[in-house]
Amino acid sequence: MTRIGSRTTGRPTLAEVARLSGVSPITASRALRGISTVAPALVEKVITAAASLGYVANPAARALASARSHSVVVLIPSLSNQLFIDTLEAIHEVLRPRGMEVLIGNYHYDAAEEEDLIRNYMAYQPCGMLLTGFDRSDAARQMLQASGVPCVHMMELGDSEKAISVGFSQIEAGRAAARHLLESGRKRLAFVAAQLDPRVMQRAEGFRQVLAEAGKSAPELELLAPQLSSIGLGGELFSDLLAKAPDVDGIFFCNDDLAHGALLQALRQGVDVPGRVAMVGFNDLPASAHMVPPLTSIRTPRAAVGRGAAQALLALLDGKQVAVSRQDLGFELVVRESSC
Amino acid sequence: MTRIGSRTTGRPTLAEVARLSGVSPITASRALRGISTVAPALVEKVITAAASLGYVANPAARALASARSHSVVVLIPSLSNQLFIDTLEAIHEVLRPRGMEVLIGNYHYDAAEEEDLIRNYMAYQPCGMLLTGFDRSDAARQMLQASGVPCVHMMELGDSEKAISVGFSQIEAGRAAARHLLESGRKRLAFVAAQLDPRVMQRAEGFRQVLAEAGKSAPELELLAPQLSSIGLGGELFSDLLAKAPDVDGIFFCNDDLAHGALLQALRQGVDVPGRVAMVGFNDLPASAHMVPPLTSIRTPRAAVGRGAAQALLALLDGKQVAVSRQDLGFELVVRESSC
DNA sequence: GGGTAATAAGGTAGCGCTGTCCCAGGACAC
DNA sequence: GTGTCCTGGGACAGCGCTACCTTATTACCC
Repeated sequence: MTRIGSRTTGRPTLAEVARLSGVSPITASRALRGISTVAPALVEKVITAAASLGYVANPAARALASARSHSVVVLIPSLSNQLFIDTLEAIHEVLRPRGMEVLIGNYHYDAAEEEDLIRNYMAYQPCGMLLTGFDRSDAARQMLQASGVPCVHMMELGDSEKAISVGFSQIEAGRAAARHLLESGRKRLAFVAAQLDPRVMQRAEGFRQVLAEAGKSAPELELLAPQLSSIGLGGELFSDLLAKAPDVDGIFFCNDDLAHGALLQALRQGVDVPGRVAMVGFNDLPASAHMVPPLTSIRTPRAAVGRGAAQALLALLDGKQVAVSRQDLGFELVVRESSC
Repeated sequence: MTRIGSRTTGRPTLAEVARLSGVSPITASRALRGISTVAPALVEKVITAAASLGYVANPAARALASARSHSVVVLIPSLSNQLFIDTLEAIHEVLRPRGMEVLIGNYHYDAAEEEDLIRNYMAYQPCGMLLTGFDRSDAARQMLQASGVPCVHMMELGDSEKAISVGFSQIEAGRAAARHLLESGRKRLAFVAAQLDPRVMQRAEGFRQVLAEAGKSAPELELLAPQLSSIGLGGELFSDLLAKAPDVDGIFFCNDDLAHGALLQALRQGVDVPGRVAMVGFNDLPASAHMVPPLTSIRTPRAAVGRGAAQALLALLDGKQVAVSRQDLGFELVVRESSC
């Protein structure tokens, strides 16, 4: 029966566990939370009693009494990107076994929406937050600061010692792509991007640096589309680029979706890849290895970032000082046929 | 400063809102919850006061006092499948504006894990649950039943009047694929599947029915791989199938990932699609329209299912009897070059 | 052996809301 | 004018936990 209107939950409470194990509720609470001042014999008794009753602590009561929940808020700019799915999954894997609840906020690459999410999620008194990158509104930054909720930043590396970050250097990734294309003999290099978030722009920056160093800067070969990235858009941008600059012989795409679209478009148009133009993607999504030809891409440690960020947060909560405030997990250029 | 150890949250409380607006806390509570027994003038005063203080209700206190939270638990079998991402996103879109929190549980196509998730999430006293399909352990079913939490089932259609479902007929989808391939003149039809969840098996069933009705049953042309589906696997299964049964001239893949892998493999092997063999996918992921050749696929109303399920749940919570307990949102066969 | 210091357990009192009574006062019928 | 309803608003208590303080009990030193 639905107990609508009832004030009790019908579930076993801490008091019942305490009664069954012959201790006071506080001792039971401490035993279940693993607080060391309880005698091992009692701890065992309490745990047995809890198990036999099927007791699960009421998170609402817990949060109310301690002014701190066991929720971790994760803010990501997009769900439709496979990238963040892998990260989320890894975060769950680390936090759930530790009894943490994961609240996901998708702000659709919109600073105002992120701010709003932060304001709302603060009401849940989260015990920690995992944020994507460092780029956010001043108001958002202030709310985070004022709340005192521990934060870990994902995907980028911060410059300050205070902000904890787990990720890799987006600039270096851009540099690696450019270097690889130059080393394989390409001379007219293009950068094609959509969804111009800060990380994309950092990769662009790295790419530009290497071109400049090699005396091969070509700002006219940069295609920066503000709209959401997609396979279809990748095909269009590729066609546009080739029409505009037929001498292009190497392209770095800001993500694999665009690159996949371009590869398929090249197939349709009969453009030889890598013969006429080499392509490099970013993220190394599962499909990249199976494209025709297989796509060279920069493999990003998406799952590792999620795991690392979650673990760093747990360490913060345990009061340990996090050893490295800037955890660089690197990336890997996976060279395949599309760029040889 | 982190207020570790403090018992209060430092955030404005209902009592402060009440004081500022000159009413009692209960009246303030009622006003903010939109309970009609409060005079309009007072309601406005309370809302103004709340806004000026930046008051956001403490969900933990709320859940504790009413023995019911504002969380909705969504259980899905996989996150790595784009399919469920679209559904989740739509659910969020409907529930967040109504002040509901969405808790996501991914059970990785594992019944025991789903059961575990249900047990744990019950502690949050969710006000509703959105479930994927009907296939779950008896223990899980019993917990759901006993808890009295309103449930809506997604993706499949139930047979009972009591279980509320929003989805489409998986069997009909399988039938549609088979019918289309037969109508375009194909004679030796294969079914290729991985990740054999109940919905995949229902599509298989529909596919078989039509073949049987046309006297074209070919059980030897069914490839059922239990492992997780992926692009790579699609390619492998396609090669295997072609080697084993060179006379196959039409294939229905249980999802687009497999079909994409097969299309790419066909390109590599120089197998003419649709000349030698026609292909039909399922889900119509964004990439399908851009494949070479473009992939015929069955477009599933993923977002609509999420929206519909969330709205049905809201209706249930408002005490409205849901008009249709079985909401069939249909599907659409999108015919493209791969099957013509 | 008495004093101090640690240690283990419990008592008490909320955390911030809302369900459940209850009461005041106006509308209405007789 | 009295009784009955209804309606808007408030008092009260308690949801199930944990922070804080207090009290027993032991350990250990000089």
